[in-house]
Amino acid sequence: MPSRTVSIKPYALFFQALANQTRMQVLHLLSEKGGMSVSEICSELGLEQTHVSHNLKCLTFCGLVTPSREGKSRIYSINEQTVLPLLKVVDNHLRNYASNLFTCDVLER
Amino acid sequence: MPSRTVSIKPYALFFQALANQTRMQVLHLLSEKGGMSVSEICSELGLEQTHVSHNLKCLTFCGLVTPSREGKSRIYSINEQTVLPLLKVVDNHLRNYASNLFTCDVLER
DNA sequence: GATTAATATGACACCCTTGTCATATGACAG
DNA sequence: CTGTCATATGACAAGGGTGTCATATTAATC
Repeated sequence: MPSRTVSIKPYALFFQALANQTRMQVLHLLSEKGGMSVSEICSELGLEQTHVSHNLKCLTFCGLVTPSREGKSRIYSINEQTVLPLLKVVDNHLRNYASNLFTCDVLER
Repeated sequence: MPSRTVSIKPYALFFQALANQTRMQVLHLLSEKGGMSVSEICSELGLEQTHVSHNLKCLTFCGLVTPSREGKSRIYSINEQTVLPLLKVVDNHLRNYASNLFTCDVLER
């Protein structure tokens, strides 16, 4: 029987927010270029506005980005305190322990 | 048009491996109790062997755990260098920026 | 307040991941 | 080398996430 059940679901939900190419693209972009409006993100990544907005909502919900009004636009910025160290750990991991992930489309199981 | 396309897919794949309750349970368990066999993990978490094996394969593929033979069993251990700092960052994030994830079943979007 | 620009929301179909069932492989004992 | 324990693999149905289409909201300008 489960001994000491830490609440696991929030962890899985958090990582689910990151388990998507579009959202990862947005995070990488914002971590490089700083705050950007939705339309700027769209043109930079070549994606539809609706698509980007949906994913920004998801990232916002998880506290990974924060919007701020600026006229008609909304400027989205990453949560640097989380995203930067996170990407650093993953960068290192991909290089050292998971280089196979660079040459596959789907996870094995 | 996309300016400087870092390879994004491996990041999303990596996080996909973590975006699952079963796999997160396993990682948490192993990070607390150290190396364990498949059957030990099963009885500790109350899960079926097949289910656990599938998810261990996925974690192994991503370099998050490593198996080693011990008689008929296989002992799985976490990659401490990645998993521990990762969980630390996420712990902190959930507490400070995403407490809403503790009281929801699905990501908003 | 009507118009337009910028973004958000809702709904839906497709696809992929998930857990389960059935079965295969591997290792040790006798 | 046969039987049994431990784990892995393959296949498949069900459920959930994804992108897209249509539409709503919000803010600024005239």
